Amino acid sequence: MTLEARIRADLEQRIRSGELKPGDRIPFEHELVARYGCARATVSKALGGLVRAGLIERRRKAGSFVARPHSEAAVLDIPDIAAAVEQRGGGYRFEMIARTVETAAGDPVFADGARLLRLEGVHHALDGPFAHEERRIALATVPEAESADFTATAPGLWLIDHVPWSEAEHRISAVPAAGAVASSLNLVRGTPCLRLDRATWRNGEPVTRVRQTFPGDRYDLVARFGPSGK
Amino acid sequence: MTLEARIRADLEQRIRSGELKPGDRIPFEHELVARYGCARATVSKALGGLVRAGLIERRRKAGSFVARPHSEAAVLDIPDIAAAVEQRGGGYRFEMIARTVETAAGDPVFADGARLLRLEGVHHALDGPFAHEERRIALATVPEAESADFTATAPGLWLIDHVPWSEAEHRISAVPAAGAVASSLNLVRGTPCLRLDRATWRNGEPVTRVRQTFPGDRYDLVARFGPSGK
DNA sequence: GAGTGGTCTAGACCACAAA
DNA sequence: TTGTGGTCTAGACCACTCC
Repeated sequence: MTLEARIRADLEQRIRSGELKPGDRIPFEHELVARYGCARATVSKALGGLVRAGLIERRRKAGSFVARPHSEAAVLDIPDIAAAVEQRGGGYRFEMIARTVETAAGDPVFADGARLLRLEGVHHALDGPFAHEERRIALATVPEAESADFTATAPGLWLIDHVPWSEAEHRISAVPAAGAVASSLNLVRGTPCLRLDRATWRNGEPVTRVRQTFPGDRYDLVARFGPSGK
Repeated sequence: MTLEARIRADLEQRIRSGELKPGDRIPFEHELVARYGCARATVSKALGGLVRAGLIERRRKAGSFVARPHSEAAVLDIPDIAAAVEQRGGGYRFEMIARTVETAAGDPVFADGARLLRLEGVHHALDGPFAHEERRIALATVPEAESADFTATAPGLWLIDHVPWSEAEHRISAVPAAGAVASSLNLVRGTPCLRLDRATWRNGEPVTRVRQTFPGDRYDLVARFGPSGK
């Protein structure tokens, strides 16, 4: 492992672990130079990598700071549902349908026996229900979730603030509306829906798993990029 | 504009324009040092940026080469359909249904009056039809397409080889199977399908627009990434 | 073996923004 | 005004890999 990689990995670990929180200042270049006994260019390259990774922001004369994650950081502009609703005319509201604590068993993401907070709810726009969401949160990883008020802040936004810098996997499929999902979205059974399954981890530890279902005629996922991912 | 950015932009332009094709060697570092009259570190940083952008690959002792674009470079693992079929057991085949030349009118991507090659076909796996595809190619941008044999190489793969390094926009939605699409995929009308609309440009000039429709129960889109887009 | 890229050093000057 | 990051220089040594 190169020195640059080591500096970068050290800082990255401190950020992902939560020791350094969004907004915190990280050491100045000259402090890291002293700490690692290396040239400034090496430190600079390491920090440049963290900037490209979106983990930190740098300001002249001020220093370098842990960045605040935003949905664009996820490359694919995956639904910040509230923002999407605002674009469509506002009136966003999250309605909680169910909230229980359960124990994982045969879950594709969580280990058997893990305590999970299960949330079910509907995202509303002014003109009606917009998406159905079923979510599970690992209470071992995010214990604060057990007492959080998800009517004020939708679970997704709450998690972004409390578990920044997670890693995610998405799966998109098309399914017919059925059962509770169909009725909570006021859909005829069989109506095509976009289903988005997303699992997120922090440091390899599962954080949350969510299944969001959108009526096919009310939501598109859009991604635009060049070869560089820009 | 910094010197590093200028070196990088110069090379990027030569690659995107097609002057340098995939596999071509770009000048050695020491040649660029002489060409721009700068330090090797500056050249190295510029080339490092092109590597990160996925435009070039570098090998010790051999030099730096224009990279071959692959679907992973598109960040979202968007269907290299043939590869997806191979994963499912092989037997890939592309069946052409229609091939005509038309003139653009009211197209969301192509300017009115542009000559377009319109292709319609079905991607087959061993166990049946897999995806329906309707595509238009701008003949002004890719004149070779008019005489290409798309039964040997599916249009998507053919384009990757002939128009590298384009920029793309994707839109994913869920729609009911209907009309010719439903029948060519052997689906009951109304079956939920994933629809992928993709438009690509080269240097801001539209290249192709394609609409791919997948039976919802036979195909998922998967994307995995951390904050860095890795 | 020879030549490439990968990494690092120890300086330098500058633009910029915060104090 | 001051100190930060942004950029650049002119070296150096090394590892790898192609010939």
